[in-house]
Amino acid sequence: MARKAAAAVTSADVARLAGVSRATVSFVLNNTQAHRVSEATRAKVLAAADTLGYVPHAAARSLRAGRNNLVLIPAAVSAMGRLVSGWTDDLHTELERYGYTAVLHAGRFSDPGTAARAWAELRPGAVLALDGTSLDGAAVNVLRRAGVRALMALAPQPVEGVCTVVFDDRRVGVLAAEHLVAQGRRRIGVVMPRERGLAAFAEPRLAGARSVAARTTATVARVDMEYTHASAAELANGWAERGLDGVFAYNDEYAALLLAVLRDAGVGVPGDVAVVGCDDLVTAALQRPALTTIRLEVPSAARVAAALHDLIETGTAAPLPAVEPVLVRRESA
Amino acid sequence: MARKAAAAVTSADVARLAGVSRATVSFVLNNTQAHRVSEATRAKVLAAADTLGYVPHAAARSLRAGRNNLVLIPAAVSAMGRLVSGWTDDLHTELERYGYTAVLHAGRFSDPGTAARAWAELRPGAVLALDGTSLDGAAVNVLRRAGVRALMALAPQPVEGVCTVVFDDRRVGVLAAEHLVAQGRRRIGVVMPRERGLAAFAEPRLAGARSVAARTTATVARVDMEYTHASAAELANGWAERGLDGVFAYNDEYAALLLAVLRDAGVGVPGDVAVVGCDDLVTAALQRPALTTIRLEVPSAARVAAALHDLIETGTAAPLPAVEPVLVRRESA
DNA sequence: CCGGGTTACTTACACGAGTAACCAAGAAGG
DNA sequence: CCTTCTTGGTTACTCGTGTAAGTAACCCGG
Repeated sequence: MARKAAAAVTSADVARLAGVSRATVSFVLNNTQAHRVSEATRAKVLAAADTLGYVPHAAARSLRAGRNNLVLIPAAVSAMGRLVSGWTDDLHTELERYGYTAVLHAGRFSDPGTAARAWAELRPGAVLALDGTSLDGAAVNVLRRAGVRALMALAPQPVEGVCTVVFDDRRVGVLAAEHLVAQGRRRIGVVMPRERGLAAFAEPRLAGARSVAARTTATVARVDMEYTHASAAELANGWAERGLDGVFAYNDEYAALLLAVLRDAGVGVPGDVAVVGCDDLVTAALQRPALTTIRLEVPSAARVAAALHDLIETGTAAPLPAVEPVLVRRESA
Repeated sequence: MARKAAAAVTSADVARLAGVSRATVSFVLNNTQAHRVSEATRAKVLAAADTLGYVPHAAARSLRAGRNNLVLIPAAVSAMGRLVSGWTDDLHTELERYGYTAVLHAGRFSDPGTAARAWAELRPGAVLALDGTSLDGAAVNVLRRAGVRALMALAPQPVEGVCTVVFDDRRVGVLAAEHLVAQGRRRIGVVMPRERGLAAFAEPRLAGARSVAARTTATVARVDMEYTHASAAELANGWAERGLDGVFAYNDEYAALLLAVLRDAGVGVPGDVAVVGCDDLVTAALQRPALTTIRLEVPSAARVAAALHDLIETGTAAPLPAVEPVLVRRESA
């Protein structure tokens, strides 16, 4: 049908219809306190804006103002567990309360520099990275130079110029491995998802587990796996050869998959092999055997939103508590 | 640390450093074919842009051009199942191939009109709604008037002025109910998630199931449930009173939760009650009993991206195939 | 020495909105 | 009557970018 793109309605159109100047329209629609407008013309303007269906042009506005109310969250949706995705939605509403518009961008760029430049083009007020890697020094430079006021990240350690919520994936690996070792396990496997985008979380966890092995008599083996039935089944069928007696399964979803195929392959859990997951999803407690897992205590969305607001407005914010991993012991390990 | 926000670098800065006019900078950086620039100055400009770390200002650019390369996808992240979230990520990369920047916006607005206006402010080139309700007639009007060129939606039936991928949630309910009835079940429960944002999908499914009941001897009861262990367990404990012999569980995740609590409560599946899920997740086949579910064949992300591109450029696009629900029969029903 | 063509670059304006500075008219005060 | 203040509006400039139109320099044929 492609009706000819009727030129979008601007504040000039509203002004013409209301019979006033464009400035007056702006004063009315923004409730500018510094200028008095008679009740009569105010009504005329509002009526005109309404009948024309006027919507301000965010680009024009932010060009003039030199800032906008965008908060950019670079993150692949499919890489978020249930935990994080719920948290992200909450953050959206919290930020809206402050007048910000949060947007997610899931773009996968080959080059991290390209990614940073793409984000910088939007000139968001803030960038909040949910993985530890995408906000590296170079990216920080690009974003700062583009005038982004607030940078925040979940990262294993503070980055210069970035307000970090410390989240040490390494600690997660340490915690899992320590528990397995404490249960008397010595040959520990760490499941590494093949799905792209997850390596950033998985690698440090593996490293953490390795560090535990280094100071005990245990060994750690890397176990690659895809989140498909076929890949998991193949893994389970060759299980005996690996000779593992403990596994840290990246997260509860991979753990659930693993439990299912191990059961089908006749491998006993926790008898033959102990399994630890991560995230403490609703379903973790309902697995049989009930899944031992690691819960992550993330600072509330409201708190993070407040910190972002402070960061944008004043340039500093009260430090946020770290993400604390806590082992939840059940039956599987 | 709050280093004083060093004014962002503009193309004028680049021009000054390179000793040329701003226009020349623009010609070089955009590879404008219509204008010839000597190799020497081209190099100077590129060098200057590089040392300054220049990044164009998307707002200014789109203001001038009258259009931008944004594709807005309004959708709550937590409401997406694994199926859709993977698809969304793919769509991001496909759209990037055409030069578009896709962004997700998860804002929950009380008023749908407010939502449409918030999207319109960004003046995206396209809006792709993943639920059937958010792009209603009013929203279409607002967006069209704001100059949004392409509107696309997954919706139960074509909406005037919107390129729809027909996805009839009602059909899903019909399919599930028909299967249960064919298995001899007569008292069917439909699990309705209490989580906000899911009603848009759940209600039509319930309606579909009801329509099947209306033309058979079966009855359909609404079963509200939250995605928590507590809520599910409460449901399972009072199961006998409900007297249901078949359940359609909204999706595979709710189904998995339900299977677990029913098992704990000693209710036999499929003996006492047959259970049907939806989405055909990886874990569905691994439940015990293996979950009978409904798979949704969604048009490929590449295809949708191409259609969006056509829609933005030419105003029309070849119609996309509908999302086809297919029953995958396993053990649970 | 002049008109015509190229090449390489610049000047000037437009996009849509916000806002400082200005201005006309009427009221109040002397 | 002349100043000063208030009220209610307007004009003019700005943000950073793209691009149409203009121009200066040079070469060439006649």
